Amino acid sequence: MDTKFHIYNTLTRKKEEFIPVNPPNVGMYVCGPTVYGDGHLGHARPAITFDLVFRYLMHLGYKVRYVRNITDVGHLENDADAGEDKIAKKARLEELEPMEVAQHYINSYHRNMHQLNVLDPSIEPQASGHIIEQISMVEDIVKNGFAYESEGSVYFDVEKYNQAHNYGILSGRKLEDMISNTRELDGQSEKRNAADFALWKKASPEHIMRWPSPWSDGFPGWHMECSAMGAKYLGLPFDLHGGGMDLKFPHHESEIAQAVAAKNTEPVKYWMHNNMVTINGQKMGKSLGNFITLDQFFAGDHKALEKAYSPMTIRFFILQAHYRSELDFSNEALQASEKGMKRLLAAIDTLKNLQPAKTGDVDASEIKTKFYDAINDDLNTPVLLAHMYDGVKVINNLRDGNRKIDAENLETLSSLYNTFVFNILGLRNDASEDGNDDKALNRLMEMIIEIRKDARANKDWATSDKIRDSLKEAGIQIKDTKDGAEWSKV
RNA sequence: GGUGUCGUGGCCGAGUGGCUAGGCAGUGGUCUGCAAAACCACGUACAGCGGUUCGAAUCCGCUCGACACCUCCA
Repeated sequence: MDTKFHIYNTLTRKKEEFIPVNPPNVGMYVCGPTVYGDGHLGHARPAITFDLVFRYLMHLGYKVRYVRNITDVGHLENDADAGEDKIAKKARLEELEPMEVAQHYINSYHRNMHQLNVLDPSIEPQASGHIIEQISMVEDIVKNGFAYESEGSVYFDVEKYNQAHNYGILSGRKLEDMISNTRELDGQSEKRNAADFALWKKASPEHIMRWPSPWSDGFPGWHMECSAMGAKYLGLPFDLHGGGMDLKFPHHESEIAQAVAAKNTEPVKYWMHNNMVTINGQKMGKSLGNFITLDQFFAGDHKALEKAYSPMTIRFFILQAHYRSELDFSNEALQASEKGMKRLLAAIDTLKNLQPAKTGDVDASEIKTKFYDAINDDLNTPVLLAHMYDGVKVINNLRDGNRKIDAENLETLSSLYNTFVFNILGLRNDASEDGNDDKALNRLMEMIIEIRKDARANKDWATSDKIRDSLKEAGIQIKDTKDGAEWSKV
């Protein structure tokens, strides 16, 4: 491989070669879910995108510590009210402990992630378990003069910070514009400036999630947890911070400001942001009636869905677009992906059964170079898949005897496809896993195919077709190749 | 209004200053008892209008439109 791994750094707005701060160790932090609702596509995209980053960095030989947090304190419902957060609200409405609400959705998030074949992170810290660290970091910021206390709450002094540093370095915003564009909101009298954000918030009497602090019984501001937990588990500066583009401002911008204000260091070397997901060209929202959870996708249980889509179809579909492009879900597009993925996976099965020739005309190292060039170019999975499909043609031609391959190239090609498809892209061949490994079923199918073969030899097409049609109803497809019949689960 | 990202063939989706990815769908063909699968062949698309250039879909400007964030919802 002669190309180096390059990623697009939001901070510099260009592609940069990835060079870790302390090789061979890599620290990466990704904003995880706020656990107060079922998992949906908006959760799947960043999870899969950064799962790919995680997998590829490990493939390159790095020792990766991947931290993905769980936000179980909840973001403020809005800036104007006294500060009830989303989880507390849900808990109050359902008469549950906030931690019951959080645990319920943590469990369902984990289940969805495993279905999507997303690897577990190395550490999955919860905000509620790191209140002490967050308070300590707020104290540092206060001590350094970039925050002030007001009515039991603590606010980050954005204007003062901006005089010494640059608030807007990540998002490209200018403080003057932000101030001039801010409308008047109620309950902001505690802040000196509308752009200031809460580091610690005093809890109103009805707020059930609260912790003691030097300032008040309350809860941490919504950017604090990532700053505190990233610093604790990865040290500053660490290599990679990821998340959705919607988090760029104000969340990530404020994380940078907090780290600089508290520790006087830029916290992160490379910032990566995945783009958003739309459904039929519209953004997904509960109010728009196109809000589809992952469970609904997997079960086909939503009026907008023509059928169920397997977790692997969703994963493959997400990988078919570049992570920085907007991605639009539609039944048509999903079904196209499903078929395409099946063809790719079928070719890998074919690859297993290929026999090498003494000499051949297939150069596997050429294909290998193309694969690595694509993924090294800011994880260009659509181009990678395009090259994979070129290889699928080669594989099918080998099977049909139109081309020959020698043993060495066959070995290279085979390990290349298995590595990329299963280890790096993280796809799973559901059909062969729960189907072809079943010994009893295999024996049974051998027998049925033998019977059908006899029928065909006798030109008993009625029996032959009956077997084929019945099996199809049972979810098994027969393909008559010139080397005999093959079967697979549909 | 501000900031950012975009507008590519029927659908999805890469990419590049001249050699015109890929998937799905479609058409014709090969194979087959039929079917499926597979293979072969076929589509000169790049929002609009100007400009730069020998040459632009790719660079610049303007116009129109979309999406995200700043404000809800995730």
